[in-house]
Amino acid sequence: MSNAAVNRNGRKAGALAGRRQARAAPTAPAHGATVAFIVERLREDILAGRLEPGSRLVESDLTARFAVSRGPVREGLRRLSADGLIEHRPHRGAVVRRLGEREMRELFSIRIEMEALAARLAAAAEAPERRAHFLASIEPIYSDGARNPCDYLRENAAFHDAVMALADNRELRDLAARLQLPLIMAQVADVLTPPVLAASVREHRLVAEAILKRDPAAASARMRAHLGRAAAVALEGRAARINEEIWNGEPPPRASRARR
Amino acid sequence: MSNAAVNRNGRKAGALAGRRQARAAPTAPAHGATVAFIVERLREDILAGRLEPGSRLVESDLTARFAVSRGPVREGLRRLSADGLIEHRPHRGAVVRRLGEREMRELFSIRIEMEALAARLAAAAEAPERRAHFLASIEPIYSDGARNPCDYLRENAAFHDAVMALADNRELRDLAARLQLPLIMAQVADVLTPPVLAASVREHRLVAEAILKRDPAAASARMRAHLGRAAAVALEGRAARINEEIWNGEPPPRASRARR
DNA sequence: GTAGAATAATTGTAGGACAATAGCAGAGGC
DNA sequence: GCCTCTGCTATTGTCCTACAATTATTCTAC
Repeated sequence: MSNAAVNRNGRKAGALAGRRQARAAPTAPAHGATVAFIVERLREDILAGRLEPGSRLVESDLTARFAVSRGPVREGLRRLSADGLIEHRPHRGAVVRRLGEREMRELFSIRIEMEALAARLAAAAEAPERRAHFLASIEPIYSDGARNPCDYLRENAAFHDAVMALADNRELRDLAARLQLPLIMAQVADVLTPPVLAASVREHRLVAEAILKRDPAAASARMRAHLGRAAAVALEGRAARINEEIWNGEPPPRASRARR
Repeated sequence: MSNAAVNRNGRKAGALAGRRQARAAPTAPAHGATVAFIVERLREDILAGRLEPGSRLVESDLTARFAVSRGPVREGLRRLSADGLIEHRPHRGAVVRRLGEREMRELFSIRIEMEALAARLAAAAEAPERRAHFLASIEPIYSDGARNPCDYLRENAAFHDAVMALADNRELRDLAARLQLPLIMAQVADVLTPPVLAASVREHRLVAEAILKRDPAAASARMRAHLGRAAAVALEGRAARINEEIWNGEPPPRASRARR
């Protein structure tokens, strides 16, 4: 017990916490924010691809990595599971969720409805200050420069979030945040070729135009078209990648990963 | 520690567990199902109105009631919170969620889109065995007898679930299950007058007819109309009840409940 | 009567223990 | 050689206790 690391307030922490904490937890969470801290870190890791689909999330590893006890870790995993980022199997632990084709299709068809609703509500919104804020938030989509995929993903998230904000339906916004479009995007980031990005940006502008013109029907329809095309690209890209994996003779890495 | 109750496998349980367990937990959960057990019980209590909106859910009370430790209780509360049945405030505990008018409107507008999508997908579904199962599941809506509100709520849930099942979109089904229509229904159960019930049953039949005729557009539109009317009734009923409460001079019971 | 301090109630987290289970590896039978 | 069955191991599920942190309440001094 002599090499135990001190976490924040003089409390002892897990075994090999000392060194890893320095890298993994540069700013220790305040009391009451431990779970949120863990969730945020893991979410970033998953969406950034640092944790690949199928990666196992073992509680004892996480207690060591974050220098926290199992309670917050378990709660964090539950929350990620509720958000659909990981899957939980009894006595087997959690693994980063892998989206199959069916799930992608399903999630996209739901997302289309939600975003179309949001676009309709946004176009019908009156509040001038929210409209002004919307206009300011979407400004980047009018930039003419070339975008790299990472820029685009940020711009895309900001655009859709701005629509949600203007729609002013909190429940819808919460729900949409749980629909894992980010996860989908992260898993098919390699289909974001320049022509695809350019088309997407054009579609964003069309949606924005309809919203700004207060045309709910057009806003809804254009959002639908935008996401429908995005879904097609994503599914196609996914299929292509799977083919490639097959060509490489490498079976898709299921739960088969080296133990620690 | 001598009066500690034995829970299931010879493990000791919380202090005053013995007597209360007999009432609250007649069938002890199997290992690995404790959290699910707690969640189910609390969900029933909330939806049946035994736990009114605003009721506090204190961890120590629940550990006593269910004769389990705080771990599962906390995880259960987190799950109910993720499902939107309760609200969590830091260091203040969980309370049964009270749906305001805004939240009801928002939830209904989302629900309308989801159910309309489900109806469309259901109408377009081909699989004969699923269609057969659908037909069997919705059989109760063709009963001509009068319904009491409780019967109706069950029938209604079964109908909408049957549509979801036929639509065969797992993600949509999961998401819809978290949309708290049950909670809404429970909180406005007193608007379910015989004429309202009759109208609702008629609308169910219209939706079913369109689905069985493989008419996605009609199914979607009728589901929209059905839920739109349901939303109006629910919101109206809610307003009426609030008026009544004001007349009784009793301010809506917020978090002000007697401590134990 | 109000500001501020003590107190109580409750949650947040730590940490250690053990039971239960799923998956795996090796022993034994065919 | 292949199959089955049994034990082992890794991991999660749950319990317990203790204490820190925070919020709400009550009490006291002015």
